[in-house]
Amino acid sequence: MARRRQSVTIKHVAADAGVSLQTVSRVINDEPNVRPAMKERVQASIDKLGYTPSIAAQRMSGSRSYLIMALNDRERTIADWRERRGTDWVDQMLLGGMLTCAEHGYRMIVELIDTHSDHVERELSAALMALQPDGVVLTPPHSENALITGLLADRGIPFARIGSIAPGPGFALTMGDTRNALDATRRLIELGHTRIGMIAGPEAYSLSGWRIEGWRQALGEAGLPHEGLCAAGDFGFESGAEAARTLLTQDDPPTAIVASSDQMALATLDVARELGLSVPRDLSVISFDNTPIVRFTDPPLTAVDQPIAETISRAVELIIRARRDAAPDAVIDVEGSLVERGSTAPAPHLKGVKRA
Amino acid sequence: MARRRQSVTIKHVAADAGVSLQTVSRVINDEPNVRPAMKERVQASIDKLGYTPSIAAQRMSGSRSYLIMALNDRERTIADWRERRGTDWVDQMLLGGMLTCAEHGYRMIVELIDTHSDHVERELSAALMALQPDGVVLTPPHSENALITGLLADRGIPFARIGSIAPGPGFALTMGDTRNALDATRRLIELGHTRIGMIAGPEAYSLSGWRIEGWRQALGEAGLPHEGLCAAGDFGFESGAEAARTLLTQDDPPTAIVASSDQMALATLDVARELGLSVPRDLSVISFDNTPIVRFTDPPLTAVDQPIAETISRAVELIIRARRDAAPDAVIDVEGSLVERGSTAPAPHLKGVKRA
DNA sequence: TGGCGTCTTGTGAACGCTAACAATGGTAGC
DNA sequence: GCTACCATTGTTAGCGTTCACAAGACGCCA
Repeated sequence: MARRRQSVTIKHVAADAGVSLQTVSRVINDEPNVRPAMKERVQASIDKLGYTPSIAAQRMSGSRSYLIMALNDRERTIADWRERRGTDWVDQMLLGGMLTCAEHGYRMIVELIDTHSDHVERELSAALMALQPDGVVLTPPHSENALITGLLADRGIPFARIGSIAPGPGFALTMGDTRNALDATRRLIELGHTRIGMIAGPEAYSLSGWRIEGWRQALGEAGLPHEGLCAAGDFGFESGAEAARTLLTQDDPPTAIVASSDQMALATLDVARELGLSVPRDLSVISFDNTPIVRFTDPPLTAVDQPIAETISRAVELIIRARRDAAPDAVIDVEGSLVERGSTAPAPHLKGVKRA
Repeated sequence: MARRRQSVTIKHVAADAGVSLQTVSRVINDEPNVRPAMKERVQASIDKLGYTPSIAAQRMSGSRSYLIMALNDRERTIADWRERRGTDWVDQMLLGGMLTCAEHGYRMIVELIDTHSDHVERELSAALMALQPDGVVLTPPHSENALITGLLADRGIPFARIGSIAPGPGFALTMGDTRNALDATRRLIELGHTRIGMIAGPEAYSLSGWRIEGWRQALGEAGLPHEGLCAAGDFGFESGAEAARTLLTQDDPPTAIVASSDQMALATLDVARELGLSVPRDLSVISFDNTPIVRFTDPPLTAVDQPIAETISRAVELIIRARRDAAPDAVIDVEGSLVERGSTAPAPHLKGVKRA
């Protein structure tokens, strides 16, 4: 296989424009102190030759790599994919990040790493050496892994932690988990529900805690009980079914449930059907995520929309800007929203009252 | 911002092992003619120092970039995403490709390009210059764009065309569209249906044609009519609804429909409901794609599973291997399969017979 | 008019790695 | 025992770009 070389290099442009390499480089990087006439002349040559700098060479010479690495949990990503869970997460992440990267001439590259493995550091370190990214986006549960954040901070690589507000280095971005859970629960209270259950996510994800917090806060405001009304799953369907069964088969079962993922909410619909409960007549359900699935279920699910794409997009922007003006580490809370569909309705007893 | 350098380079390894750079390079690339003892010694240093070669440097020195570029249609990808259509396509593609890339030490990077734009060549050329990928995976409708395939062939970059069997350079991979449509239609015939409609995809996608072909062939085998039983959409929900309405409101409407995408099948379910038809009692529906959505619809959709991930995975393998042994351009047909769920049933008149 | 600072352009070296070639050592064949 | 050859290791140059520094042009103030 022939040694493949760059077809058009900075040299060709320099020759065509009759200037030095450095001058062309300056134009490419939009540096100051280039006379407008010169800039124009060089730009004309660039356009004429259809030149684009090689990011490999740019990286080599010690500047940027124009690469942003998005770190996902390997185990979970593969499991979601194998079972065709349609979490939509990679889609959203990739597109939100990719489009924003593209706007700034960057590229996003997805890397899978095992959070729980003993060699996280090794794996991450290898990925960093190989790719030399200009920044890293961490998604849960990596966002809270001190080994990872520590390593990145040490190397001085700008990074964003999605779904984390834990103090520490890097930008922290959340999607208003507490507030969203609060709003969702408040809405159910408005509808007259007094026993409102929560199917939470795994403890390892701190957003699970925030959502519980929001749920509890809403219940507290209204003087409603929360004891025995919270069960945890792992975001997946099976675990959701189990949690739903636990909640719905107790003595005084809830008439409404907030589930921490679409899959767990779907499972709740199934369990309700099994138990002869009609949704939303006998049981209201609100889920988190708002993946494409929920519009087509029976009934369509009322869901908290998690603005993943927007959040990643913001993260990418922070990272890219960090290069320039070493911005202070920021905490950003992107607004989520409640999308009401068919799985929520007034509490059963209220309807009873109405009917009577 | 300080000039960021590679922390551990081949130099450090060479020094640690007391050998030359080239020898280390040989070990990294698993080249022959390295004495086992030497290989072991160098490998020990590599492991000890946690060294990984920089792909930028590797690319610079004229060898591989260990990057494979996946080309998607920008317009369609963004539209799917904005409207949260949950096509699952990027998910599947990325994961199938990514995992296989990772197995071979490669990385996959997704690039969006407008097929219909006048500057496809320019855009593609720029992406190639910037990234210098070792191979490219083309997804529909890029797979059939002669400007793109021509450019890649000229540059000698190995590439795979997904969803295309058109003669030409590069590897061609299909997902058995004709056969899948044939099988799906045959199944409906088995169930006693005699008027079977088809909601096809846009003409620009040649897989649309293949599916129509399979459908027609099955009808032909059974001596059934196809005239007036085919309507086209653009894979999206709205267009599917329109097509379904056209088919179902004619004088002698079909009792079964094969839809070329899940979204169009979902739309068909909606239209059927509108028209007072019960699925699957009055109308059977089979869709293409088998995205995660279809398990949760009412009724769950019988669907043709398109093995996107596997296909991309195969494509990546072909590309990586092409580097080594310049394999002849191959045409590969990956098996799809029919997943039967609740949207198919015996033809209405048969049930009538049974009941009588 | 001279000296000095600023704006603009150019020159060499370096980044980390591999291709191509050179040099060494051993071994088989006669 | 000598030559030829292969296996193994080392040396040099170069990939395309930017950094650090140098040099020239220009203007400004005293």
